[in-house]
Amino acid sequence: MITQRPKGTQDWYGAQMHKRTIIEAAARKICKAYNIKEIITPAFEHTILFQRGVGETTDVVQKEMYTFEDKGHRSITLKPEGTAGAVRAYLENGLFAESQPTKLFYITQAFRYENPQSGRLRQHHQFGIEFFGSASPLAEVELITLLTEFMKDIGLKGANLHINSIGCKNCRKTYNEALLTFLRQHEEHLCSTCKERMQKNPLRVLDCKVPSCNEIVKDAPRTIEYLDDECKSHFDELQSLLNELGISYQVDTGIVRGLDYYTKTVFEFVNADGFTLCGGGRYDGLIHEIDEKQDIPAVGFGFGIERIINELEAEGVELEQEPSIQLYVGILGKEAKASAYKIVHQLRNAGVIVETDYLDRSVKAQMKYANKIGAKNTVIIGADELSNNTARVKNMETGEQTEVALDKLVEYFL
RNA sequence: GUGGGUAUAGCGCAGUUGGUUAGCGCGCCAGAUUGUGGCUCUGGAGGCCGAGGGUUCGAAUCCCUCUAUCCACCCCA
Repeated sequence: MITQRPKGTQDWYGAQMHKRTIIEAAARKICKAYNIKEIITPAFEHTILFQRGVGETTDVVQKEMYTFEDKGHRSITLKPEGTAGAVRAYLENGLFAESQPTKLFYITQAFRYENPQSGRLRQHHQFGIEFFGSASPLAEVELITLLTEFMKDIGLKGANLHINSIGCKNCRKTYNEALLTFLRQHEEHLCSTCKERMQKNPLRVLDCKVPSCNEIVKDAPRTIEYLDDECKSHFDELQSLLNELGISYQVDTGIVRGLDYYTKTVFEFVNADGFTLCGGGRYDGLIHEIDEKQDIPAVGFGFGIERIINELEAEGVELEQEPSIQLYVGILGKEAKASAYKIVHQLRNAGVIVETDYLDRSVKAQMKYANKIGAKNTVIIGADELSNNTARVKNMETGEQTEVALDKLVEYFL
């Protein structure tokens, strides 16, 4: 038990860690080009932030939060997603008072008490962006183009963009009534979960995969049929911008997000199996919900890092290798240890990737080890080499050996 | 919360109808003429057979309970 990690968590090391490093580097690189600044917010916040931000009726808040009371009797929650914390930081630090827009990105862990399975953990990681201060669909377009480029950079090809509009609060009100009226007429033929959904979040019925529900839902009213003029023109403009930019997408009136804060645009990038890799949308009401003095439009998305890794593996994408070890310095004899290590130190200071012996192994064992760790070259340093100030550098691929003066080793590798 | 699969060495697995000291591959360590890798050969270390209880002369193997893990549903990244 003591050597076992908690359910739904993961240790990052080796090949997986390397993949994650590459993904995060690609995320930081593209955000730089888009002038999006990194933000790191705390791993935990006051519980009320998520209750208000994510929404009291959502599954995330109702049954998935890691909530506890700290020693000062405050209710604290480990962040279940990235948006609420970023919004809080935006408000608390007065970033809204600077010239708008404000574009922030984060790479963060997120915690949800769920039953783990493929692509779902209790601690997972997200790359997310929050774009504050623009009501224009160009903000959505910016996130979507960035995501498209990001996926291209890391080699993902299988994700498709699905978009929808769920309207603003006003449109949603009239729509919900229409939908409920429709659903009540067919209630007896719906599956049991859909009957529950009707009570909790009728929108989600549209997403049901049960064939009989699907059949009924085909004729159900759609959010896009109930958009008011403003929401409709917003969605139209978004589509025409995407068309002009040559970004392919499909309108999917079934996508509805499970977080309460979304308004107007919602979008997802979905893989070939219909699995969501990335989800996001507009949330024009959230900032006002958290701070009633402010009323600022915003758009954002969250991209699951573990899901990216799964998808890379599923698509068979080869990522860049870790840099190889340029030189293995073998040490022969106790007397040579300090002098040899000094050379190792000098090489490393010059930026050469060097490995050496820490186990007092035989030359043969050291050579085997050098081979195993993929060292490009080896050199053995012992009493002879030190007294002659010369050693033989062996190219491990060709087996050729070259005489090099010890004080010229750094130059040899630059 | 619901349903299904799995649990034997560091990793991946085998273990026949219950029968002595539980195996295989990879990996790890060492050696094959003394200071040079890869290939090959030889040797070695390493398992309370997930935990607890039961049946039996005898359990990795049969039964029960628990735990972990994987997959699916709900929901989401």
